[in-house]
Amino acid sequence: MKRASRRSKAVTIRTVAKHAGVSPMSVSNVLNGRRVMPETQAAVERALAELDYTPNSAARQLASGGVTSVGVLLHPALEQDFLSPMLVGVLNATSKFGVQLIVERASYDDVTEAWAAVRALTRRGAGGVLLPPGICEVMALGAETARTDLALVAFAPGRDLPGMASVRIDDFAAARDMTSMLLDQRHRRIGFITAPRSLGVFESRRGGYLAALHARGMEIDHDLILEGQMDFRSGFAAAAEMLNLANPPTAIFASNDDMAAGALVAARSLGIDVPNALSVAGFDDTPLATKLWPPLTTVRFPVIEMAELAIEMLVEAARSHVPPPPVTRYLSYSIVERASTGTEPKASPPAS
Amino acid sequence: MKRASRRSKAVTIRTVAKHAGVSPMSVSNVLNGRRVMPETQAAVERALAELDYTPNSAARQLASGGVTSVGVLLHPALEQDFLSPMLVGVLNATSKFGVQLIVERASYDDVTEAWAAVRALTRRGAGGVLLPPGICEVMALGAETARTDLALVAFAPGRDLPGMASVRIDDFAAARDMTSMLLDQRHRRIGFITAPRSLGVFESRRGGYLAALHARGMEIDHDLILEGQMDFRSGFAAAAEMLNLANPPTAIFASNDDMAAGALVAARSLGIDVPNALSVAGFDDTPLATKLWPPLTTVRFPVIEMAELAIEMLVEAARSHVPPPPVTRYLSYSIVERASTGTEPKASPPAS
DNA sequence: CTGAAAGCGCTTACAG
DNA sequence: CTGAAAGCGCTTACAG
Repeated sequence: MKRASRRSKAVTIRTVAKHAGVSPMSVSNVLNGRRVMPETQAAVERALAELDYTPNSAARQLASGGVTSVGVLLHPALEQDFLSPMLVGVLNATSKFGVQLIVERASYDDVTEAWAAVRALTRRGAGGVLLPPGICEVMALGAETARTDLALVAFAPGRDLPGMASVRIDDFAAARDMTSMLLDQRHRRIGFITAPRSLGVFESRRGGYLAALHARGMEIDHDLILEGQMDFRSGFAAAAEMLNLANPPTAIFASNDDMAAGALVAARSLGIDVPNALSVAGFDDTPLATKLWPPLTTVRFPVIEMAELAIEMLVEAARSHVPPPPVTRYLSYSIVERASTGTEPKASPPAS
Repeated sequence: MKRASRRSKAVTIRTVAKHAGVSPMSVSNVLNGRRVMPETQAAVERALAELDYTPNSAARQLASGGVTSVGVLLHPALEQDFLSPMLVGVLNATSKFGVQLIVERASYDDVTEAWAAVRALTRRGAGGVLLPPGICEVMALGAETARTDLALVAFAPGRDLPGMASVRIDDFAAARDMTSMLLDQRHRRIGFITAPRSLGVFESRRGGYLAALHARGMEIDHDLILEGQMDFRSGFAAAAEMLNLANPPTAIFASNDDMAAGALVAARSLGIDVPNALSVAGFDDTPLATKLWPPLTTVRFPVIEMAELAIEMLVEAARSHVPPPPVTRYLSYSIVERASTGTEPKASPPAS
């Protein structure tokens, strides 16, 4: 009974074939984009549409022996702002390729744990694994990476990862462009809050800031470069320190949005109006950027597209049984101008 | 060659059966938890472990004719804070049940578009669809809901949805408990920032606040109840208005974290110290709550567990071909106390 | 270019 | 409780 009912509603490749007056093979050929005669093509396509046929992906995978799943490593704390768009991109791609997504949690500090999670993923059938930022940088260092014949792709590492396929933006160029934009707005004293030295983005983002200043022949004032911890609090502290300088900055560019938000609130606490007396810019375009007032000028990653590309690389590698070539694929970032930045104030800031 | 290599590494149910000296059927029975003789069980389990066998889920699904996918509707703007943990919970469950997750984007305002997305999902093979907050409330109103025999589960609607299966927390009780906690901390003037009237949570959260005050026989001061728009800005504005009152509140409870964050910053702008001169509490435990300083006391949803449960309901309904019973499953919330709240200030606030 | 055959790895009835 | 048989819906070689 149950079986009968199930069967009654199944539109299979066979149903379509009969409807179109061809063999199931021809339907399969059309479905998979192989060359068929025009009239066959037309008949099949009509039947497909009329019957509202959907291929059974389970059958497809079983028959083709193809990759059935890819894995993603997740941080247990789930703190990362880009996680939702990353997962959305991942799901877009897994939906598209008809592969199952399996997830495993692993702490980012513990490489051993991360490798155990990767192995668990492969044991569960993952043909490849996506490595989020943080963990990918640590894992790229390990000797195991070279040995493995597993398909691994690093997502948004903070720097180039020799020997590992990765998808990222050019952090250096983005930071350089943001700094140039502030210079174009006539700011001449631009504070910079770096990432902690341990992160891959420390060097690339700070380097971009320095490069923009160098390009204009400007001197570096080391009082205007402070190290942050990527959180609101350290951004607040660094900004407060800079703003209390005898010769304070008219703009502050932070290595991420959380620190920029801290700078914004620090300015407000000191009675400094943003953007009229101080411009503030961040990096990452996290949800926080538009939650504050004024909303933050920041650097946007094409997170969804990056994740889609990464999964595509993974699926392709897994299907061909050859690990992805260890190259970095750069996707383009954009500078998002919002109300937190503007022309350098006419009235010079207090003090000095 | 390729085929051979693929085959060489496949550990199938047949391999296991030979290794254990039983038939494939017995292996299948053990795998599916059916009764077998103890010695058969033991032999199979040993073989399973020694061979590190993983079932091929594609084959499994094909053979059992089971549900192969469930769908999730996503808002194109992806703004929602709970999206990552929701997706993580969804993925935990889909991984566990071996079903494919497919996603479709649909605007939350447009019911027609939402229904089209649901149909697209089912056409692509989804046996059921998870409806996120916002859209589920709107869709529950439509006549189509009653007509459909599709498995639908509402995730975290702001209020009870008659006729639709849903998973949520008791917003009313949570708001009541938070308010009671503030009362226990000796606050006697507690401001409340509501959600906009159009949202399901407007009534439930405000109701909880009022109930807590009533329970202590306290009078309601309508100057302390202001409507917000769920964003930072409206929280800022509402808090600023209350704090400029002749008799300002010593605590402000906002219907979500974004508005609580706005209240926090408003207080700081006015030179009011949090928590020493003002306590601030939010709702939702979004990432923002711990990014600010002081971090926000708030109400936490078990988002991951809720999503897992919702997918479980969906899979079960789809597999049994009977829509999920239209009941609300409540999961327990918790009040997370952080540094933004504390005992009522000894020194009375300024003014009055 | 097309189709009949075999098989992907598992499960569902059905005999024993 | 156990196993031989058939089949899930598709694709891969292989003849025509």
